[in-house]
Amino acid sequence: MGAVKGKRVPRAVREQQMLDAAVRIFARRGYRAASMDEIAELAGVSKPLVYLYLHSKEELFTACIRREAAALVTAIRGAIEPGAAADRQMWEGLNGFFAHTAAHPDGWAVLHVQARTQGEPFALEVAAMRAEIVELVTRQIAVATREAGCVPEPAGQEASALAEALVGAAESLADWAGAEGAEGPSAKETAATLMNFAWAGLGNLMRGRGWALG
Amino acid sequence: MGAVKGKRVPRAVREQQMLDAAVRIFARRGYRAASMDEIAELAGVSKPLVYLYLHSKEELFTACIRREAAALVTAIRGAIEPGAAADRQMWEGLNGFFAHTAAHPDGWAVLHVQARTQGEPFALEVAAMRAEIVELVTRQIAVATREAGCVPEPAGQEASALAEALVGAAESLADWAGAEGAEGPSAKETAATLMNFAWAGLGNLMRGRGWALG
Amino acid sequence: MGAVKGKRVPRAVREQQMLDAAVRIFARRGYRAASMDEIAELAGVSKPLVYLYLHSKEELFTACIRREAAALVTAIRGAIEPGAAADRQMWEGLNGFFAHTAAHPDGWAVLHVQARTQGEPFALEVAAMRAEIVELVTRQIAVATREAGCVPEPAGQEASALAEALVGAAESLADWAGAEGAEGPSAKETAATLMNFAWAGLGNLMRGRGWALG
Amino acid sequence: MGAVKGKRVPRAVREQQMLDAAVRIFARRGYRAASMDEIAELAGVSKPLVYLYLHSKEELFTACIRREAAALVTAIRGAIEPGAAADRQMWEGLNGFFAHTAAHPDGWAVLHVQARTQGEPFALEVAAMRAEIVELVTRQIAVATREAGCVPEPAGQEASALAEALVGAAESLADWAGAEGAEGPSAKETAATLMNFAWAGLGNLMRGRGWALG
DNA sequence: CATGAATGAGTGTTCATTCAT
DNA sequence: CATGAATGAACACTCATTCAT
Repeated sequence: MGAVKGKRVPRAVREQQMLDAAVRIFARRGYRAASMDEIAELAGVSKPLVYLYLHSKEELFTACIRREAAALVTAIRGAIEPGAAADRQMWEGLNGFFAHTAAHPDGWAVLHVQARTQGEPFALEVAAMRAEIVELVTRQIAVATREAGCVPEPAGQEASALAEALVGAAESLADWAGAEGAEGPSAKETAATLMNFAWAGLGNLMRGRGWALG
Repeated sequence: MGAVKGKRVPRAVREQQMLDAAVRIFARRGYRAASMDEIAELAGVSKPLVYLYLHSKEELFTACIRREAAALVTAIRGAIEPGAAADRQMWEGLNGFFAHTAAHPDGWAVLHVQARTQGEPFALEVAAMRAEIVELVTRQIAVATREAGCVPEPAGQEASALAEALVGAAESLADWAGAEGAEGPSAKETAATLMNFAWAGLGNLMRGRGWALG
Repeated sequence: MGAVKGKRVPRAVREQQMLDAAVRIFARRGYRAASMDEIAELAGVSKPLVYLYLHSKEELFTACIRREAAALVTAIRGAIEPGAAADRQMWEGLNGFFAHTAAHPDGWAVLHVQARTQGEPFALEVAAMRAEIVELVTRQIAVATREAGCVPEPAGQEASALAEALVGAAESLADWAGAEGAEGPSAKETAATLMNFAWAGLGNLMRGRGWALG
Repeated sequence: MGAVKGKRVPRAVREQQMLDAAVRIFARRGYRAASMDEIAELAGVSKPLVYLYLHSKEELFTACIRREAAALVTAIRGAIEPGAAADRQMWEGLNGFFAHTAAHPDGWAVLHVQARTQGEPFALEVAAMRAEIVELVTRQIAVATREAGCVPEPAGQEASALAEALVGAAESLADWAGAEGAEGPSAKETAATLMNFAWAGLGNLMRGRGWALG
């Protein structure tokens, strides 16, 4: 797959090839069903080399999770223009998120689908990344309400719950957008849908109004 | 697990005991990591009997998915009062959903966490159930907008997207509510949170207003 | 090798067949070089069955050591006539020892050659058996000196050292007798040689006389 | 291990460093469990260099056995004063043996414990050395009996058997002395114990008296 | 029906060994 | 010489599955 077999290649490069292959196999088969043989073959190397560099299936999976998590967070942060207005920043972040997950569906599957189902050590790895994103969103919401001059400012707990719901919704939408066969909605469309949705909830939050059992 | 060993028990009952055990093990270990030995032991029967009734691990897992999916859909439908107003029905449905997932965390884990990660055949099984629920919600949204006298009525696609987002958000919230250690939010609280959130989005949809890139 | 392959055989019997095979392979190849595949094949069963009954290579080896140790101790004790004179008992014990090691060279190799070289857990197992035999011999020496009216009786430490040397010499002679290609000395001859040798040392011990740097 | 990394070092020296490391690792881990990686690392050289000089694990082990065997024989021969009386020579030889094994426990372990358990080729290597020592002792015994004016001289077979037993006892005592945790008996004490023991047997041999089934 | 006996096919992992640079 | 890159072959161990009793 790309690399010509047998070529001498520096370790750093080979490691990335192995991680590429591993992410793809783990995403498609799941952690348990993925076989080191298949990963090695797809990476174009022998199995012992995979063990020499990545030490074990567990460490290999962890390395995949870490790499993909870092890439996703970097993509989101990189999409946000620091000086912009809060709503603009939220839109940019969502856009970056959906663009990245759409461009790297296997990485997203490893993070959101596979890692969370394979026991604490892996799930915690993803939970750490998720917590980082939720915190980022929480801060944006706080800024947004302040900018909008909301009085009194919503409690931190409310902003946190809203952020949690927003991230959850984004995750589900990423799955949804990625699952389509031929041509799913573009990242921008998906981001717009969610932004539309979220902004209203945010507005209600600010105005303290919501749906009530009529 | 309940059944006294050695007792003659009708097939239908035995099968349910096996499915109970299987759901529990599959939920906790995942499909691949679950062992037929452990399931048979937990069910209090011999392994060959499991094979006699359920034929294979794959069919056993499929049977678990079908049973839990049916139970969930039944719970949701059963919670909805047919004659009520659309918003009331949505609230009841959400409430039923969160109450059921909270009461049957293993079943929910099998459906939402395990089945989706183990390849097409299982994922499709769940997708079918999910499609049924999304369709149900889509219809409720359509009715709600009509009842509210919204002119022009939103296109089907918009209602569908909204339903999809709502279901996705509900799924994420069910995970979130279930993951809490000591005492997560009650089903009613969770349902209220989401209803609050969704109703606003629905309102915007009806008024054709949303957030726009300023 | 004896058992017809494929036959249903009760567990206890199969376990002995497996231990027979394992003792043979471990004796010839050593612990590390022995392969479970080879053992299973020689036992006429599949590898999983070996694991089902004996759990792991380590436990299998331990089981071999225990069985052979117990057999050896039983052989020695069984050869000794309880009421006889001390020297007679010593002769009988030696005779039993050499007869058993000659009749079961693989078992002896497992105990004396292989088990002691494969790390503490195994070596300790053998050390326990050896301690039992040394203690038995020590008691016999004490009785022998008493019967001979030796005054003053030798200290326990001296009897213990003599027993240790005697056992060591016996072990070496067992190796020697067993190593011969065609026709080594008979157990009786070997026992006589050592008895001859030991009795003199014992005599010196009793008389307090020994060789001294002239 | 001593050598500063990177220094150009003549082949003969490097080989000795490798053998030092190999003896240590083989003694502690056994032949199969020892890894070439660990040996190379302990020797402070790269693995290919080990292969360049020693060709294979098997040859490396053989080289260890030969070096340690030669050292032991040299130590024994060097301890014996050629012109001395036979009993004196025996005492010196034993003393040299116990002193050497105590000073080089790893070398002794390789010879007596590891080499004998790893199949014919290695065991034969040790057997050759052992035969040399047994022959040396046999000659000393013959001389001793002649010096003592024993008539008739014992048959060669008897002297040979006595030598064999003496060597076996010495080997066992070397293990025993080496196995002690804190402070085992000194080489001289050990040699004295065995000499004491042996001299008596020798005396009996000369006088044709022994223990007989009463 | 229930069960103990049994296995084919595969898994993750290791290691001695080679070769281009 | 020294080293990082690379692998063929094997090994311990597991599991879903079957069948005779």
